[in-house]
Amino acid sequence: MKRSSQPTINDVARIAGVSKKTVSRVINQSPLLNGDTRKRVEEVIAELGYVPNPQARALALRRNFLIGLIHDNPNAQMVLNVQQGMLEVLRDTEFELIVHPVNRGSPTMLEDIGQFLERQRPFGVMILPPISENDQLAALCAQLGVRYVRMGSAPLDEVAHMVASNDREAVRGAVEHLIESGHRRIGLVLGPHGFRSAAERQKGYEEALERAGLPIQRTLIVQGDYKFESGMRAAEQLLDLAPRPTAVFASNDEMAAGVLHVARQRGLNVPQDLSIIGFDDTPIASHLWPPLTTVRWPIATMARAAALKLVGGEGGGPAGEDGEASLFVSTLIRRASVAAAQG
Amino acid sequence: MKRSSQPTINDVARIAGVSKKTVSRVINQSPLLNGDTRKRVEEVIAELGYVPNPQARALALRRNFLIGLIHDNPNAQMVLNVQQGMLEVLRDTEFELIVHPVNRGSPTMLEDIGQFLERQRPFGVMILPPISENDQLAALCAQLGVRYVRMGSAPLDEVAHMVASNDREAVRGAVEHLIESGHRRIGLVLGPHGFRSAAERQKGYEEALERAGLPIQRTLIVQGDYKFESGMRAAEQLLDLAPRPTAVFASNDEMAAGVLHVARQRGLNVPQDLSIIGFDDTPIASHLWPPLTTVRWPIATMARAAALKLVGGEGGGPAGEDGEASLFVSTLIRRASVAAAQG
DNA sequence: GCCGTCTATGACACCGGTATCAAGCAAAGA
DNA sequence: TCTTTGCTTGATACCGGTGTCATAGACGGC
Repeated sequence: MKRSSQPTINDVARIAGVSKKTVSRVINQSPLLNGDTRKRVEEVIAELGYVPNPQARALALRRNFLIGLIHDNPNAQMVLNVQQGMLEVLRDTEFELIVHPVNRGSPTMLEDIGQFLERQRPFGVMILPPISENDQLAALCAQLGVRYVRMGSAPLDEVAHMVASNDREAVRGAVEHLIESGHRRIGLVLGPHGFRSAAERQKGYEEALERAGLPIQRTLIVQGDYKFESGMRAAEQLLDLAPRPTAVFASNDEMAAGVLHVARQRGLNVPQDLSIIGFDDTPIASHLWPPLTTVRWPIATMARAAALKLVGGEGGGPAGEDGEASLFVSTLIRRASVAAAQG
Repeated sequence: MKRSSQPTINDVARIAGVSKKTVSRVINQSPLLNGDTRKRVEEVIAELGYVPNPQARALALRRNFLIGLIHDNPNAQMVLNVQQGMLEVLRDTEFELIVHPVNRGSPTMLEDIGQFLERQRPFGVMILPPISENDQLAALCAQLGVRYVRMGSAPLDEVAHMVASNDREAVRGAVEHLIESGHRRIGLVLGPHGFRSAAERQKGYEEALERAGLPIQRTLIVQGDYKFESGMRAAEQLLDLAPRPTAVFASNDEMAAGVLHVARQRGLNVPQDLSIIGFDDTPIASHLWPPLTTVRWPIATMARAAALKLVGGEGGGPAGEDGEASLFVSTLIRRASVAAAQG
C-alpha cells in the first residue's frame, strides 16, 4: 500500500500487457480495437480504479476543459441560478465550471480578467450582466481565442456569442398591465446609469405610456441603482409628489421591496393605495407581503443555452442545435401588489 | 502573425538565449540566478507576453492549483458569500475556485463527488453545510488525499478540517432576548430533520427555556425544512394553538418570512401581536416589513479562514497562523420584529 | 504461392513545464 | 601555477497523456 498516488496509463498498460496507446484508444473509445484487447484493458482499468489525469490530457490535446463564469453581479440568486443551469449541461460533459467574480467598478477589472484568461485559457467563458455589456471584454476574449457567450437584456452580439431576454417588451407588458388597471400616474424607478438593462427597461416603460397616449413626465422617473436602499430613496421622492403616483414600476425586485417598505412606513396600503411591480422574480418577490407582481425571466434556461453554445457539440454533449436559441421571453407573474387605480 | 497560440517556455528560452530551466528559475524566483540573466529573461517574458501554462505546471509538479467548493445548499446568498470570501484569499494566490454543487438527497451524490474528486484531484475542497455534516464524505477526501475543510454549525472535525459557528449559543441568546421581553409562549420552527444546524438551533432554544425555568412544550415546536412554505405551514399550526404563542423563533430567515407572511394574512400585527426572530441575516431580513430581528453569522470571514486553511502557507499566500481560527461567533441583530409581550 | 490491402497494435516523439545532476567558470587557497 | 570551492547554467529525463507513422499478421485475388 505504498502507492497513495493514483494509477497512471502506464500502470494500466503494463498490467494489461499492451502499449500506452492502446489504453488511450480504449479510453477514447476508438472504434478500431479488437474486442478482446478492449475487454482486457477495461478490466484492468476497473480493477485499478484508473482515472485519466485531466492535466496531462489538457496538455497533450493543447486545450482544456474549463468553462469560466465571469460576473460582477450583485444578485446572488441570479448568479446561482446561472451556475445551476450551466452545470446541468456541463455535468454530462468533461467540462468543469470555474467561477471568477470581479469587483464592479474596479479600475483594474479588465486587466484582472485578462490575467485570468491568459493564465487559465479556459475553453470558454460565460459573461453575466452588467459586465457582459462591456465590448472590450468581448474583444479581449475573441483576441485570446477564448469562446464566450454574453448574457444580456437585449441582443448584444452575434447569435453565437449571446443569450438575451426581451426586457423591453416585458416591461412594456408590465406597465400596460398597470395602465389597463386604470393607472395614469405611474412612477418608474430606474436601474443604474450606463446599464443596458436599465435603459431597456426604461424604454419599455416609455413605450407603454406612448402607446396609451400618456405623457412621459420626468418627475415620475427616478434614478436607482438596483439596491434596496435606492428603491427606498426613490419611493420617498415619488410619494412626495403632489398628485401622488398610484403605481410604481421598479426595475428590479430589490428596489420594489424598497418602495414597498417606504409605502408601509407612510401608512399606505399596497396595493389599494399604491400598486407596485418589480422585475426578476427573485424569491423575495413571493415572500414579501403582499406578494409582488413581477417579471420573470428564464435565467436557468438561458444559462443552459449559453453552456450549450460554449461546449457546442464538443465534449460528448448533445450536439443538437436545439439549445442554440438566443432570445428568451420573460413573462409577467401576477401576484397581489397590483390593484385597480382608485378614482 | 501566424502563431495565434501563446508563447511557451521554449520560445522564451530560445529568444533569450538560455535554457528552459533558466527560464523556469526566473518564473519561480529561484534565488541562485545571475542578475543579468534574470533581467534579460524577464525582458523577453514581458516582450512576448509569456504566461506559464498551468496544466503543464500541474503535470510536472504532480499537483494542481484548484480549490473545489462542494455544496448542496439551497441558500444562494450564503453560497455566494462563501465564494466571495474564499476568492478574496485565493485572488492573491495561483489557485482557482471550481464549484461543484450536488443535488440534495440524490442517492448517487457521494459517487458524484467521488468522481469529481478523482477526476480533478483538486488540491483542496471546501464543503458547505448541510453536506459538510456527512462524515463519509470527509473520509473520502482523506482517503483520496484531498485537503478539506468543513463548514458547520458546531465543531464537526479536527481544527484543521473545519470552521464552525456557535449556532447553539447564538440561538440561546436570541430566545433569551424574547424571554427578557416578557415572552413566555415562544414557538420554534425547526430546521429539517437530520441537519446538525437544525439540532443545534433547537438545543439553543431549549437551553434558553430551561435556564429561564420555562417548560418545553412539544406543541410549540414545529418541523420545518428551511423553506418559506414550510415557515408558512408551521405558522398556521402555531397560530392555531389555543393560547397563541406571542413569539416565534424560526431557524432561518426564509421560514421567518413565511411566519410573518401568515401573521399578515391573519391580520396580526408584527411585532405587537407576534414577535419573530430569524436566523442568517440574509438580505431579505432587512427588506421585510417590519425589518427582521435575526442572528448574523460571519460567513465571509469563515470562508476566508477556510480558504487559508486549505492553501495554508502554500501558493504565496500569507503563511501566518492568523487566519487559522476555527470558531466564529454569531451575533443577534436587533431590528423591529420583536416587541414586549402583551399581557 | 506471391503480392497487395486491410486491421490491430506498438514505438516514438511531443505537449510545456520541473527535477536531477553534471559541467563551466570565476574566485580563493596552496 | 594548480587545485579546491562555490555559484550559475545547461543537458537530459520525466510528469501522463495523445498523434504520427511503422509494422506484423490475416485475408483475398491472381
